[in-house]
Amino acid sequence: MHNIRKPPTMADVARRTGVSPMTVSRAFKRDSSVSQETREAVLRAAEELGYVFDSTASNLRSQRTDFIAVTIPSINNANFADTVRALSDRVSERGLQILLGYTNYDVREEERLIEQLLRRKPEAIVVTGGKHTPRTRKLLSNAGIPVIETWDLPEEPIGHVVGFSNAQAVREMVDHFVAVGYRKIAFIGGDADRDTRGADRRQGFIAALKDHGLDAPRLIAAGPPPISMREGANAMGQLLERFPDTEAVICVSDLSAFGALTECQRRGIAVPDKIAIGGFGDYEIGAISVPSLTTINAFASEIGAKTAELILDVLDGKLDQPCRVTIRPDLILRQTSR
Amino acid sequence: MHNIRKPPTMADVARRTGVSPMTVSRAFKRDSSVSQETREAVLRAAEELGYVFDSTASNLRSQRTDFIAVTIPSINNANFADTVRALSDRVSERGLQILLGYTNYDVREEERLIEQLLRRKPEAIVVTGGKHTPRTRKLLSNAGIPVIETWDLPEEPIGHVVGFSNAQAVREMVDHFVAVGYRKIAFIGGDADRDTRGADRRQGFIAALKDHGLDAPRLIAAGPPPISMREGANAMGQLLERFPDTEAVICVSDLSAFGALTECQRRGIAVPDKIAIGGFGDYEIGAISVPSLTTINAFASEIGAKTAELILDVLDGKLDQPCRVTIRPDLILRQTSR
DNA sequence: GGCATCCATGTTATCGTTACCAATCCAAGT
DNA sequence: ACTTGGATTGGTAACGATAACATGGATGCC
Repeated sequence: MHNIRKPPTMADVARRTGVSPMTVSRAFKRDSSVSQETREAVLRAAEELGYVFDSTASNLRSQRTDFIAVTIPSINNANFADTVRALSDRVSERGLQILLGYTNYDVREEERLIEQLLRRKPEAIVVTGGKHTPRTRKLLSNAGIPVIETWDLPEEPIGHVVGFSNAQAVREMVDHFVAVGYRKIAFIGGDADRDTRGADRRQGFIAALKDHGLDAPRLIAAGPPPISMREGANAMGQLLERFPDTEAVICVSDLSAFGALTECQRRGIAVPDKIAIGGFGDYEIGAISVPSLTTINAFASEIGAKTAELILDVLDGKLDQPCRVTIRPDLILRQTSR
Repeated sequence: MHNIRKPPTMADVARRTGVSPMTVSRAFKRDSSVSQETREAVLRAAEELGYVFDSTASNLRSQRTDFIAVTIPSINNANFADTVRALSDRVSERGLQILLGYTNYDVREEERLIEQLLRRKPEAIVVTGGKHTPRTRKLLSNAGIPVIETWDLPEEPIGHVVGFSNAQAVREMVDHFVAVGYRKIAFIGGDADRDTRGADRRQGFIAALKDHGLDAPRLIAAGPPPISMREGANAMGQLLERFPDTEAVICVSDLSAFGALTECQRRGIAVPDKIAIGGFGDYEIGAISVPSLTTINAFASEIGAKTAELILDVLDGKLDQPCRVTIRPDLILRQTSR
């Protein structure tokens, strides 16, 4: 009747079952040595009492939280969501739980976030990108847990890496575009120096054009990352006005590419006949739009799955030195380009 | 030199600063009474030692985790992502952190997930949807923390509610479609009994047609939820073959609606002249596609923001009885319908 | 001057679980 | 019969922070 009483603890369950708290503790673990009947009796008593296992105490005493901390730039991005889902699916089989935070494409925010996440004592930490503030690098290095950088191939990794070169991926699209005859090629991306992957893609674009003996004056900055479909459409409007003779445009993501495509449709500009469009990320929209989008598949799910395998191997002690897993993005040619 | 040593604790910081551990603890809190110079000295010593605050100990002793547990059906859905983002932004200002899990549109999975989340002792728990297993209801009721059901208006809420009626929202679209003259109206959704919000929308659709004296034989089940763009396209293909005289179709989400639209484009079927299309959720794709999508704005971000306010009020003791916040979805008429 | 008040800091015990070690019991091996 | 060993269970202390209470000194007010 008096519900003011505190929630039951293992001691309460132990008393009710007629065993020691230690045995209750064991009954709640997977592989510990309790007899089948004892375990069942304990779990029954726990259910009757409405006992809920208290992770906070367990975490402190065992020095294990079973958290895997993950930072992504935005929670609202299908690519990163795919990575997180694959990662989560795999590690949750082993009883590990994702502790997710987002940085809003800002390395300062990332620093703040990572500091906060590390206080929770995760078993490992996965970060998106390979560019960080010096303090972030220090925090991660000293954390004493596996660190995995993803979606990038940093020159000086902090720990492990599962990623690819954003610059190289765009370069391959440029190479293809040049090979099929496009010369006046533009790039639509976000404002520089914020989304580091986007900046890498833009630099890859510029470098690739240069290698083909081409200039790269057609760079449209569409605002602070991430660039939405609408911003992609606006950017395409700008591009068409400033550089009406543009033959092809590469966008920092499929979302902006699709926006750009719709702007062409609204203006009655034929794609790819008048202008070709390339995206990045192989979002579902690109596969299904009419016309479908030429893009680059960065294998987001695979990044998550391989990161999970890496983490499990490290935690199992099967891997004791930093490891670099390289993903090879795939150029997917569809209807918005030759 | 010997890095094998254990990570520093507050006691180490205290020793180095020349104060008691209690003072160190206070220095790490926001509003506690420590002199400015003491706080700075403590933080400096902590930085020098590479001390990282240990939440696990704090959580146990203070019986506070500053976690807000949140369950969503899928991490890869822009609507739920918007809700979580708004929620997260608001509560993180107060030092609260989201602990996110996804149910994969399955109430059994939801039960498993919620049990796991409750073990972490969150300050409050936010669940998506108002349909749960009996055990889930019991777990939530007994958890002793605020429970908020969202994206639905359950008849018997467990605690607080921030949501809307999915059935009613679709009904309004049907009403409009009938008012402007459509009679042969179809519905594209997922297989029944899994995505409960999708099922509510389908039932609202059927009930609304019935109220207008119309039958509802044109129901296309496109597979297990969530329905992707491609599945929407496939469903539209089926619909066009089985019911070629259909005048309008309402889709369970904008994603399937866009897929359906592209299928029409591939088949050269004029939208909305030959067939009208309505979606749900006001995703960005619907605003920017050509033609743009008639849809329903469910105010995903507002759900998150209001949920956050609710949680903060309850935690501040400003609210001591269950509260129901009703969102009123908005019908947005665009180019895919009259 | 005396006493209340406030601010900054210290002391002690504790949150609930589990690591570690010990003990018991029964079966099997010598 | 006696040791050995595995399986199951129990006792005790500890994880690292902080709630609760206590203390000393400065300040303010009549």
